[in-house]
Amino acid sequence: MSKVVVGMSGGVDSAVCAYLLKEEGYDCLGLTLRSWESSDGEESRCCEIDDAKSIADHLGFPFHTFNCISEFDEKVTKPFICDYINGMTPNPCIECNRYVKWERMLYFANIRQADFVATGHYATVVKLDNGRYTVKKADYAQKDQTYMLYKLSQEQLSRTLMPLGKYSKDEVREIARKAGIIVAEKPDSQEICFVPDGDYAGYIEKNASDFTSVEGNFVDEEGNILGKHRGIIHYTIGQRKGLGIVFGHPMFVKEIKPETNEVVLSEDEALYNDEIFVNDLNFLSIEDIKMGEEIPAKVKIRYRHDGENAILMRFDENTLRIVFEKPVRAATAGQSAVFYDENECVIGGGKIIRKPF
RNA sequence: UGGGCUAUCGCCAAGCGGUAAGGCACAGGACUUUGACUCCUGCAUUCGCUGGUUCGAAUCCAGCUAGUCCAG
Repeated sequence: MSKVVVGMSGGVDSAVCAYLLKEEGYDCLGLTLRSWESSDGEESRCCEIDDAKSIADHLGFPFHTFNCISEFDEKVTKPFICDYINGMTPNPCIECNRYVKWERMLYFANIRQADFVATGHYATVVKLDNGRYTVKKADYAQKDQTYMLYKLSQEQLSRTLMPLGKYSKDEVREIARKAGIIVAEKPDSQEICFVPDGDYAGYIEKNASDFTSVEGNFVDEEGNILGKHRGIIHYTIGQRKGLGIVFGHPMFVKEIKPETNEVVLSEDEALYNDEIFVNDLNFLSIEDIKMGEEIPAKVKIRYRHDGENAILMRFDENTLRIVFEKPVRAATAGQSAVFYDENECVIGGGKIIRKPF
């Protein structure tokens, strides 16, 4: 009987994940990572852990917690703050998955001599004919979470089970109800986990050592000053709300310039681009893209994006150039671009950079 | 201190005697394992002030106040 460490968040998805594996005959071991502490006495986290423990008890397998606050801080929180200060908009969940969740779950799995780790992500792990592992989009597209998983390593994927890829959220809740799982009706999580109130800018200001948000100028595309902004960490590309500046028509953030502390505003039409550059690459279904190769793919430039047809090309040793069939709106530095093949499997991904020059 | 013009929500702006459009901004919500975008809802019992005409005025009249242009 295979032994599996199930990552449990205290929510329905991971609970059903555990339930399904248990039903399949796996020897389950529940694990909740304690990755951050909230400033107000971590009450919410305790509730999550209590829920996770109750679920494990209910399903009848051992439950453990694992403290990885320092790793989380090092790999997720600090880079998150750093990115914002540098005018980028990070995807903390992606970093967390590879460097904290999977890293720590597998570490724990090794200690407990478990074969696999499992999570309640809506995605399916696939082993390809070329021997490589990748993730395939969930059947229920609206919930697909492959975007957040492209950074995982081959080693990590080879030992990962994701049983929820073929279920819809409704089905998962239904399974949970039938299985008597207490959190069946628990609302989906949202926001950045370590910023429960959603005020990420406030979080940065509180937690960034030797950094103070400085006011600067809103400028137009020609550099003319339009008004004052509250500090670049408050903005992201494509943003409309919260500018507090009036033109009679909607205005959006086109560019963030950390070097001059300026935020460039433009109309919506100016936000489209048919070419982006990405680095910090990770490949799943293929080993690499070599200079001169042109790989067709559907590319998502943010979590909630349908994806756009594009051609992937090597630009230099660390960078890929991506040319879209149709321009994409508000490609944002720091966000990940994830590439999918015609079978909806992840080819790989990387982080969008401002400019390669 | 002569003449003209204008004063409507935070900003812009319809309205032209019949009982306050719209846009932007803002707020709340939906959506969402990132930030955005998007969508929905809300947002002037009141039209610079004071009187007058009228069944009825933001809309007409008078005075005042403020801004603006021209002339000085």
